[in-house]
Formats: sequence, C-alpha cells, structure tokens
Amino acid sequence: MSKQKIKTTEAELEILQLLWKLGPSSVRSLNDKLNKKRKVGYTTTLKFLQIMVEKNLVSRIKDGRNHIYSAVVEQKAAQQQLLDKLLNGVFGGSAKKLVMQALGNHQASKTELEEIKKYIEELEGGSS
Amino acid sequence: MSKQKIKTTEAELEILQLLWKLGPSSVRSLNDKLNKKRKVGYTTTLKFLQIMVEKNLVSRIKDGRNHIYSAVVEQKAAQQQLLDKLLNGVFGGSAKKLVMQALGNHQASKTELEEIKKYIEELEGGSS
DNA sequence: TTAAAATTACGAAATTATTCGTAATTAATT
DNA sequence: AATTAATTACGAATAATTTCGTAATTTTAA
Repeated sequence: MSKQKIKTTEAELEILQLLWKLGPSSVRSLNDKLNKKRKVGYTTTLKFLQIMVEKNLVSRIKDGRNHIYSAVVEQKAAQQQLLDKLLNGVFGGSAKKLVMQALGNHQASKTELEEIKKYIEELEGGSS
Repeated sequence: MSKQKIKTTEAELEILQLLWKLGPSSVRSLNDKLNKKRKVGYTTTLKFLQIMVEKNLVSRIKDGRNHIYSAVVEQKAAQQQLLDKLLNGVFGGSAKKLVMQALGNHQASKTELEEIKKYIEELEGGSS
C-alpha cells in the first residue's frame, strides 16, 4: 500500500528538486533557494511542504523550533515517472525517437556520446 | 514575433496529439476520438479548440457548417520543448542521464539500439 | 517571566485549468 | 419560408493549483 498514484504538481517538483540537491532542509533554507529564481513568500513554501507531507512526498522531523524536511520519493523514481509520461504521451512510446531527439539537439559531449554507446553495448550484451 | 512562450496544458496537449496523428479534423471527429479514452462533452472539446486558436496552437478554416482545425505547432517543436523542460528541470541538463535512463528501463529492441548507436556515430563524425 | 524574534498552522483569496449548459447561428430539408 | 438538426459562441460553474495573511506557537534572551 505504499505506492499510490501520486500526482506531483509543478511547484512541488520545484521543491523536490531542491531537496534532492541539498538533502534535508529547513523551510527557510528552501525558501531562500527558491527566491534565487523567483519571489516566493515564506508561508507559500511552507504551505507546499505541508501539502507534500500530506501526499507523502516528503517527511519531516523537528529540530528545535524548525522542521527539517526530506524527500521521500527517490529522484530516480520521479524521473522515471516523468520520463514515462513524456515517452508515452508525446513520443508514442518510442524510446528511440525520444533518445535521438534528445541527443540531436542538446549536443552531448563526445565523451558522453561514447559513454552512451558503451552503455548501449552493455545493454545489448546483457540479458536480452 | 511568431514564437512567444506558449504554455500548453495537459488537455491541450491531448488534443494536439490527435491533430498530429489525424491531421486537420472537425470538432466532432476529435471529440469522438477523445471519447475513446474518457468521457468528454462536445462543447468541452470545442472550447479547448477555441482557446487553442487564441493561443495560436491551432488554426481553423470553415467547411460548410463545420470548422476544421489544424495544428499550428509542429510536433517536433512541441516534443523538443517538453524534452527540454524535462531535461533541465529534472535531469540537471544532462542528456546523458536522461538517455541512459530512457534506455535502461524501456528496453528498446536490439535493432533500435543499433540504430541509436549508428546515429551517435553520425553525430560524432559530423560537425563537432 | 516577559518581550522579541522566528517558526508553524490554518484558512481563505487569487489564479489557472477544466468542464459544460444554454443561446445563437448556420445549413439542410420540407 | 418554416422546421429540424447540427454546429459554434458565450459565459459561467467547478475543480485544481498557487499564493499568502494572520493567528498561534515556540524559542531565545533580556
């Protein structure tokens, strides 16, 4: 019963992003980081965190007068979910199309391309 | 002045999807297709199309008493926009990570993997 | 132990997105 | 031309998301 279909909104994702990057953080710290990008009220950030606790996207512990929030959902899992959505929603389920378009426009470095090739070879060699 | 920052919503994307697949279509036809997946009122579909005309996501011409709608935005462009969003938003801009995760979980066929490798080689050989 | 400073809780306003009812229009048919 | 059948226009209801003000609470420190 632990994995329902949780719908993550844009604003929530923005905060999860930070939590993944920074690790467990206080509201103030998160709000400060958010404000590097755009003006957001402290209580707005707090509210989102509270909503996210409800949804079980984050957890929290008390630390003095603060609450420290941590991401519950794994970054990988969230990435995968969004990737799937894009893949099925807009690329007709074709990983090939998605990958080619990703590589075509955002030129990965030569090194990265090599790494991807190696990775593909592993996939090919492995359990097929 | 032709390319502003247009925000496409979920519902709009769903309709664009159909337009890309079917080509120019009447409201009825689109609504019928939508109803294969979920119940949507005719006027709801119409409303979205009207909104999308406002946003310049689709265009329309009259055909008898009907309006025929066509996608204005190219599928590729929309795909790219969403891809970019995912890439920058959740994969920290690393196409490599995105690609690897896409390939890792959605096993593309061996043939597809080969094609992707070839494609990478083209990229490597080409204009660096 | 009171006052000041900061945090959290609550709830509701503001905004955006979705849905559709009803009226007006158009076209075809009698 | 009047009736019918279908479409489009308009605007408003609903729902979901985002935002934040204010009150209550907690901690620090004077």
